Amino acid sequence: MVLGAAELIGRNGVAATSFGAVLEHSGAPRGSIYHHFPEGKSQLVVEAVEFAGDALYQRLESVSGSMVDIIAGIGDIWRILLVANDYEWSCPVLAAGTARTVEPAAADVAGATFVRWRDLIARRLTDEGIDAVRAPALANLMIASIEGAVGMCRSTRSIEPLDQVVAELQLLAGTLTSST
Amino acid sequence: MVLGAAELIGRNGVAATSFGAVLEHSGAPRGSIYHHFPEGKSQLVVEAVEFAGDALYQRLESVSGSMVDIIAGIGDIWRILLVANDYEWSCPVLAAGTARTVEPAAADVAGATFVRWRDLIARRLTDEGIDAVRAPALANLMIASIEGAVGMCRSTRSIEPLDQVVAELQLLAGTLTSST
DNA sequence: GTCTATACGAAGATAGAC
DNA sequence: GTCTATCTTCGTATAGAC
Repeated sequence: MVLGAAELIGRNGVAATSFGAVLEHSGAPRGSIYHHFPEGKSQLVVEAVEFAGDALYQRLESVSGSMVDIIAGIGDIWRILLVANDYEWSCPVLAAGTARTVEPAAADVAGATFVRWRDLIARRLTDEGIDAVRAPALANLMIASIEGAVGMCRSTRSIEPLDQVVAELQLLAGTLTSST
Repeated sequence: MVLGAAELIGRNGVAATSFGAVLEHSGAPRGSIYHHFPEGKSQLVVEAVEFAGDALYQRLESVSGSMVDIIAGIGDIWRILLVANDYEWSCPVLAAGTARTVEPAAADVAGATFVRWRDLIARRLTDEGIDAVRAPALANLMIASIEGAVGMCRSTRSIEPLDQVVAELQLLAGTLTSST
C-alpha cells in the first residue's frame, strides 16, 4: 500500500492523491486504514516518500564505474521510471518536497532524502578521484539537473531533456578527468 | 486574478489550488468567475501558466553578457522568487508540467514554455560564440538544473542547492570559453 | 457583471458492529 | 482487523435575482 501511494504521488502529486485512490490501486481493505495509519494521510505520505527515497537510494548504491558511468547509471534509473510510466510519472520525492504547504512533514523527509542522495553520489565521485571539496556540488548538480529534466520530459512528453542533460553532464565529466 | 492563481499554483500546486482560494487571494468578486472563465478551473490554470511563462520569458530576455553572466542572471531570477517567498515557492510552470493527470492542457502549455525558454537561452549562447549545435543542450541543462535546484531548495529550506548549481554551471562555462 | 443560494460530488476522518 | 455507515468540510459548478 505504501508502494502504491508512492506511485500515485509521483503520478498525480501529493494533493491529488486521495486515500481512496490508494486503497483501490493497492487493493488493500478499506476498513483498516486508520488502524494502520493512525495519523491519516500525512503518515501515509511520509512513509511513501521514505519508501521511495530508500528504494532509489538502493538503486543509486548499485551504480559504479567512472564518473561518466555514474552519470549514465543515475540517468538510467530515472529514465526507466519515466518511460515505463509513459511519461505520466514524476519523482515522488521531488513532488513531496515541493508540496510543503500541503504536507510539511513529508517535505522534510524529501529534503533529507536529497541530502542522503547527494552525499552518496559525492562519495562515489571522490572514490573516482574527484576533488572532495567539489564533489558535493557536482553531485548536487547531477540530482538537480536530472530531477528538473524529468519534469521537463513529462511536460513535453519527450525523453530529449533528460538525454541532453545526461550527455552534457558526461561532457563535463570529460573535462574534469582530462584536466587531472 | 490570473497573477494570483500563478502565485498559488507555485505555492500549493495545481490540485491544491482551489477556485475559492484564488478569489480570496486576489480579492476578485465571487459571482463572476464563470463569466470570465467559462471553462472553469482548467482555463484559469492554463492562463495562469501562460502568464507566468510569459513573465519569466520577459525576465530571461533582459539577461545579457557573457555565458557566466547569463547563468548568474537566470539563477538570480529564480533565487529572488524563492527567497522572496521564504522558500514557500516552486515554479508554476514546472508545477503545471508535472500535473498532467490533473490538468493536461496546462501541462502542454508548460511544455511549450520550456521549449521557448530553451530556445531563447540557446540563442543568447550562440551570440556569445557557443557552438550552435550544442547551445540548445546547454540551455536545456541550465533550465533543468535550476528548476530542479529550486525544488531541492524548497525541500531543504536552503539556498545551497541553487547556489551550487549556478557555481558549477559557471565553472562549466569557463571550460567552454577557454577552450575556444 | 456581480450577487446569493444551492446542487452535487469527493475526500478526510470517526463510530460502532462483526 | 475489517466492514459499513455516517459526519463534516471543501470544491466545482449552476441557477436565477439584481
